[in-house]
Amino acid sequence: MKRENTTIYDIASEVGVSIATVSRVLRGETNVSPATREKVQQAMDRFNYRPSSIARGLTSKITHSLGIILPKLLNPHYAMIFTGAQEEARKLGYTISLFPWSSLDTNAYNPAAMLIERRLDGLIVCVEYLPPEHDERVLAALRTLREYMPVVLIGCVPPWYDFPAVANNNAAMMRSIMEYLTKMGHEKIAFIGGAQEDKDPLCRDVGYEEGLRAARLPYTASYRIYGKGTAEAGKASMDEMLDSLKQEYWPTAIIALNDLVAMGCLQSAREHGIAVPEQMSVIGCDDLFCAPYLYPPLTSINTHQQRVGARAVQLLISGEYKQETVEWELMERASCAPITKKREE
Amino acid sequence: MKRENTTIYDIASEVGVSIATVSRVLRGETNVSPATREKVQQAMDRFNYRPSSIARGLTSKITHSLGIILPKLLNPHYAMIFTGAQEEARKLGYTISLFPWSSLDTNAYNPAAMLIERRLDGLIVCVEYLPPEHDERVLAALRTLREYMPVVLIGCVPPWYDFPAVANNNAAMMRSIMEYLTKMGHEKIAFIGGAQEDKDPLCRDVGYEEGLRAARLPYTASYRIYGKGTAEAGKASMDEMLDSLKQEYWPTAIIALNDLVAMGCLQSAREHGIAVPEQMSVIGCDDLFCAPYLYPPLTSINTHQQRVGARAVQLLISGEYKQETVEWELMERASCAPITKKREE
DNA sequence: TCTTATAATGTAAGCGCTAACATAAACATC
DNA sequence: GATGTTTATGTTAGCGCTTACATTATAAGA
Repeated sequence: MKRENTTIYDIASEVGVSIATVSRVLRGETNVSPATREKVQQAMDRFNYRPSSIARGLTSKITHSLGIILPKLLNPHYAMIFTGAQEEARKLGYTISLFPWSSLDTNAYNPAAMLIERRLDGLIVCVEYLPPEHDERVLAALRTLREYMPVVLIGCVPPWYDFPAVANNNAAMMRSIMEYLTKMGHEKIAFIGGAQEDKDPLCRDVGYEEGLRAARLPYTASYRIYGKGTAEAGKASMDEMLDSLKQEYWPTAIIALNDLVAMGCLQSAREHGIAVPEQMSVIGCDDLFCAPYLYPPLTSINTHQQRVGARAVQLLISGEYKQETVEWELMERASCAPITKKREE
Repeated sequence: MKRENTTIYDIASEVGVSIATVSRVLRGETNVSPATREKVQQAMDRFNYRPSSIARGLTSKITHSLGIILPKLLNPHYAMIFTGAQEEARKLGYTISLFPWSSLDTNAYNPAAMLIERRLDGLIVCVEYLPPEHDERVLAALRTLREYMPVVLIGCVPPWYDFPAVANNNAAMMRSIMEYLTKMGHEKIAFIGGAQEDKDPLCRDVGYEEGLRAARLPYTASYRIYGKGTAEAGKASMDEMLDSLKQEYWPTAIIALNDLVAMGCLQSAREHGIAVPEQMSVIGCDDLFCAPYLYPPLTSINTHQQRVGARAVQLLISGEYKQETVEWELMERASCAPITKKREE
């Protein structure tokens, strides 16, 4: 193992040129005579020469490596973001590595030692579902990190964060779903959301409320539930809502924060003997791979998270300062139906 | 942005010692007087000094970065492996980055240029579900890579691969599932498997056949299906099997290669009007997060993929040469039931 | 007190590249 | 043919560390 790596010197002495010339063909500079270039190229091939990205990074200050901070990859939502980012990074010749949330949430003057030591060329941070109490500390950590490397944010980015960012327009998305449901005749529509109250004006619950207003429907506190954004939490929230409400007040449609929550809702509905979509429509968000295989197949919104990840990488590398939005797509499946069906029964 | 990074020289001149001494406290060497160590430490804190892992890597030849090659992260099975590996790597002070399968499957003398240029300290390669025709080329690529860095394999590793490895004992796992099902009275048990025929003696289908023999059940070719290991493929395989068989020959139990396939089977059963588990039991493998939320909740095997990933990292870093196995756990849920139920109807 | 082992620190040579600068060769220009 | 330009190549000083080796200060042994 670990054969002695050939260096730029080996190539240079083999061809009989200086290392600068070898470096020039390595970097694709134009001011090298075709003949020399060819000879160097061939020697490189012959020796199976691979320049050390470490050494290149040390001198050029460009490491061609990026970082991404995500809550957890086990949630397919984040796996999609990561995949999108990874593929784009690779295309552009970059390597990307994952850092956990804890990298940000550190004490005092030690934010993300590892992050800084790596001399990354850029960092993507997903700030979705930020617990409000952490908000300030996280923002401070982000500002510190920015002194060392460009930072692009993704997810549910509050507008007062002065960072380039790419996200879905969650509010608009939710408004359009509300329209979808109200057009189907639904009037009792519940929203089973994420952790935070209303600190974040970009979040999905805002669109829910706007949709309510647009349809001239009353806001009903017991239809707006907060949870943890997981399947377990979704089920618990739904259980609690159903159990605390008389059956006649049960909503006829549920908007789940994401597909995970929707899975929990479906389960809860099943256990309460509620037929979906006949008695109750359920709509999720993110369009996870399993959505079509749930029972009933879950109507969901494809939020193109891979594109979010890819775009973030592009912004990072191009250095543009933008706050961008990625489009979404409604995936109609069997879990939503017009209200009329219900009346027939 | 990009404040000028403080270097070992800054610290040295601040404290009034040589850079060697600073380097010594950086590396935690013991032969430094407590007084000097303290002074250096404080200067480092004061300057918020972070050593450049790039420079350290260049001299020490240890980059503290690993690579992992996985088919695709969107499949939660691989996301679990990655997560396990990532967390373990981080604990040990390593960074890990993902490389796509295409890194291996390259032409001639250019296997994974990026992989080698990065001067990784080690590489994990997941060789699961290897299409047989690629087998040789992949093995060759692995052997080449091994000249540059330690390699540990995970997944379904053929025994003739002379690499350290960690995997599930798929054959034993399947045998035990077969026992589980036969004890429930099932005799017509189908296996909906992965892509390859029988090239790999460790794979799950081997256990299936052994289980058949152990229970003195006949081998029925039409019960052993090959597919692509995805939900779509699972559904297609199952559809095909059911449609080609008279109803009386329909299996009473299905073993799916993984939960993805099982999801497809569940769907297919539903469309064929088969009640699960009353008329047909279905068992998956991998225990994905969505398994409990399928209908019916899917009985599956938790194969502890995170542990697989973590163990692989440990082997890589410790340098041990071992071929290890990770235990599994049956997660009983509602999709499997004794055959007796069926007769009652 | 003088050696000799030991602990603490310093010196300097790389690691494998990049990049600024210097030089040499080739070509125009008048 | 002398001079200025352009093009191709060489020289060299880092980048920010580690590490072998040298040196000095300190303690121990005779």
